[in-house]
Amino acid sequence: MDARRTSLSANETRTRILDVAQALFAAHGFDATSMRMITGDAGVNLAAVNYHFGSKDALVQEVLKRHLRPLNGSRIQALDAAEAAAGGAPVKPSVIVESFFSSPLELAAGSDAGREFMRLLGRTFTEPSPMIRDFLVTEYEEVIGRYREAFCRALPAVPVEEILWRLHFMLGAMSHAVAGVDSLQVLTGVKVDEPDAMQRMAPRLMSFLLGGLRAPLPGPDGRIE
Amino acid sequence: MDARRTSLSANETRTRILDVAQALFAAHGFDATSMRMITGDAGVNLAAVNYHFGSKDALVQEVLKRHLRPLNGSRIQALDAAEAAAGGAPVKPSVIVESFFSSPLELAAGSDAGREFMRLLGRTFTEPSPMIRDFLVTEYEEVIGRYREAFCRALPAVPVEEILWRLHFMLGAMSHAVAGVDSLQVLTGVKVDEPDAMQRMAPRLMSFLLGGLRAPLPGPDGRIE
DNA sequence: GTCTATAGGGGGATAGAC
DNA sequence: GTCTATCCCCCTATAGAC
Repeated sequence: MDARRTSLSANETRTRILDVAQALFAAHGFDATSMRMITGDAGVNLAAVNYHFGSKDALVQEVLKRHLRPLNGSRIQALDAAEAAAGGAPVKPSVIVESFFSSPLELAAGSDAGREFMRLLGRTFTEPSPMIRDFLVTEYEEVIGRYREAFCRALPAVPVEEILWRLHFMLGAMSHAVAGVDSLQVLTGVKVDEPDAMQRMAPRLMSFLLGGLRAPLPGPDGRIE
Repeated sequence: MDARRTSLSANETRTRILDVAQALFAAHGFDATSMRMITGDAGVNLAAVNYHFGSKDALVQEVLKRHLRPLNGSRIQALDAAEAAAGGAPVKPSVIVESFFSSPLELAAGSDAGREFMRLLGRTFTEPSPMIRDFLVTEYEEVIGRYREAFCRALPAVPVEEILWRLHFMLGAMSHAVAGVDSLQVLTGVKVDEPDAMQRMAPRLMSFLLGGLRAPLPGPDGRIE
């Protein structure tokens, strides 16, 4: 850091704000992170966030978009590739699951910033703020639609409601696992903050998800076995 | 509500604050819920929270404790009963899972307030606040220890780390399913807010969890099959 | 373009009247 | 015991100087 520096390029300032904001949002949550904390840590002026992004809400959306857009894009590419390889036949459920969950797990395993982002994203699903909810609905609309359709084609005998429930459970297990909830970490002793924790987790999670997806459906009386 | 009423008994005020706070925390989150919102909705004075609970943080803990203590108590009772029925032999994994997850699912299915509390609790796991994290660690210490031990006895061939990961995944799937994350609800069309949604979900979730628990372990190369 | 200074609106907590 | 009035803090956003 050059102490004689008096200004940054517009792009440098933007990126620096996004990086710092992501770290602080991940560590403290959206509400508990103030613009003063962000601009202070980033070494930029308090007014810079409003100048570059318009508002704190817009900054939140920009932080999420930056990695979520490419993430959901590669999910769709993976499904495209799997469907092309299947040549018109339905794609196997295990391949669909792998296509959906590989990208986020690779992102989380690839770098500190990637892991940080996935922790943030996992927590974002449980934010009650309408602004966040609307944002996620828009961002996930296409990818969820594509995968729902793929599952329905792969499992024509299973009612669509059952498929949606299982997709919901799988998303929950992944979100929580990646968010690496500190409480559970302390309780169970599973270290989710070590650099290679995600590499060790990914195959275990994938196995768990497939096991859940393949579990026998409960009978009409709610009994499982 | 009697408009002529000028005061409430201390106990009535306390309970009313707890009920209203739980509803607002569930709807808006802890940070976004102000003491003014709570005391306003409860029809009590602004100073009442500090008088009865000491601080907003203490109120948060009290709201959580009120139902979490009985919840974890009945989890331990269920495990005690299962171990007594097994007469010294290890309890079957499916019975352990059922013992752990029946109580929260029944609470969520039993009443509007129970569902509201479980939604709140599900979100609480992802709160980054140290105060919340410390609170949860303390409250879950005993019950997690008991269940970890039971799983280890039931599955002596499985490394303890694998068991802890699966427990972590199961807790995540349940938390998210019960929190009924609005975003996922909108995306998947699964209605989690209908009165009987929890009754319909419970057997499906239990089946999913057992399927995940029983999934084959990934090999040393990370391959599943 | 960048930053300083400040407006304007909550927030949690509490002293002191009743 | 209960409530009113208020303290003092920090927040976001912006007008206007540089």
